[in-house]
Amino acid sequence: MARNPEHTKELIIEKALPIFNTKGYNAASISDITAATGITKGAIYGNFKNKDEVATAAFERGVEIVAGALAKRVSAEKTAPAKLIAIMDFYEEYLNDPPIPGGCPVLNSSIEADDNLPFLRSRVIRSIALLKDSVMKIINRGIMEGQVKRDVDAEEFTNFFYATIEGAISVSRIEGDSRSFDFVKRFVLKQIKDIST
Amino acid sequence: MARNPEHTKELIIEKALPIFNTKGYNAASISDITAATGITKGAIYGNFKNKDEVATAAFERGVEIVAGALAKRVSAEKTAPAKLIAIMDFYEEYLNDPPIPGGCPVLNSSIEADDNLPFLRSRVIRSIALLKDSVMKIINRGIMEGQVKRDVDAEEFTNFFYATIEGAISVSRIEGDSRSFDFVKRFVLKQIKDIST
DNA sequence: GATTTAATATACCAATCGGTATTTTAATGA
DNA sequence: TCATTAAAATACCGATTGGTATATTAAATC
Repeated sequence: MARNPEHTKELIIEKALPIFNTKGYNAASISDITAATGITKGAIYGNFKNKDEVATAAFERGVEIVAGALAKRVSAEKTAPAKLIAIMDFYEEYLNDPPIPGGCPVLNSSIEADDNLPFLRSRVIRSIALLKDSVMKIINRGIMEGQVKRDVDAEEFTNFFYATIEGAISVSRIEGDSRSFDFVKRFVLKQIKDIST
Repeated sequence: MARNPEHTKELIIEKALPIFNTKGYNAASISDITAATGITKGAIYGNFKNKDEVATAAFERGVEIVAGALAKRVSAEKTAPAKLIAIMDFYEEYLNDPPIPGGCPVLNSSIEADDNLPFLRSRVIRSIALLKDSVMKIINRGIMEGQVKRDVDAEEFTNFFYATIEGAISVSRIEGDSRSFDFVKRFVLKQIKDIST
């Protein structure tokens, strides 16, 4: 044996993530990763079958980071409305101080993977389902616990909530200004209040 | 002189648009365009300085098509609420039967251009501003004409409206299913009703 | 119809791509 | 300490990239 393959694998994922997230799958090259890691091509292909697998690992890591940070913020709140507001706050901070350079990996990969990159597409779909599901659970529990109005359509609100956040991030990111996101946030907060008891 | 350069230019833009829109700037190659047009590299570089200029022309054409079709639908309606509903209908049809393969060029280019492709970024920003402005004008006129409540924040609603549509398109496209968009549409229609007098 | 000239086609360029085969290096076990 | 073995470094591969220089072709002018 030699060196530590787990450590190198970790290093590759860690450095590849911001590269894929900013440049996208196609524009990001293996040599970008060797440059960022200080590691050679041999080390990469010794630990990953091909570029797709590196991209996949990077994407999953990105989702882990986002979902993890999000879960932490959500679980810190008790009521459903407070949890939803926490999600909005999270993404607002995400925009101003991104934990992963390049924006939201789910959104980014979504655009690039929809028509091409089927290996990524399925993972993006799964991640979105996961995120939506957690929002829906918040709302449904909120209904059960009497914090959210009983006549609220959880699936409808969840889809609005998620789509709006993704859209607002994309707009604010291209504009390079959080103004648009702030407007959207204000609107969404009103909606949260509106479904609250 | 020889042949018709305007016609070739048109052919290039026409064929390059769906290629850039589906594959993205980086994955789309000049040889993709020569294959699609039946034209050679010489003809492309005789009519465009470089790949960036082809991509720029294709993007602007994409915006023209979308904005044009949208304007037609909007102008067919008289009241502000009806115009906003027409926009939702337009994008729903856009999803099921896209006039430009690959989804919304503004959204797609937005994701790819934000960190890279500064030459595209400025154009994307301008296009978004244009689209938002037309929505805001609809709302403001609706207020003046008494179809929209006077206390509605036009800028806030516009930003919500635009971000939500973009987000819903991206989600539904990656899912390959209009279900999510339909949920969002239902929610947005309620909001339109809500701001109407 | 020959000449001119602009438009397109062809041939070619260095650079880079993802990927592989081979060599070197480092840690382990005897 | 030396052989073993696995990991990482190096060298190389064909294919493709955007772009250019040159050759060809077709239309307009005379």
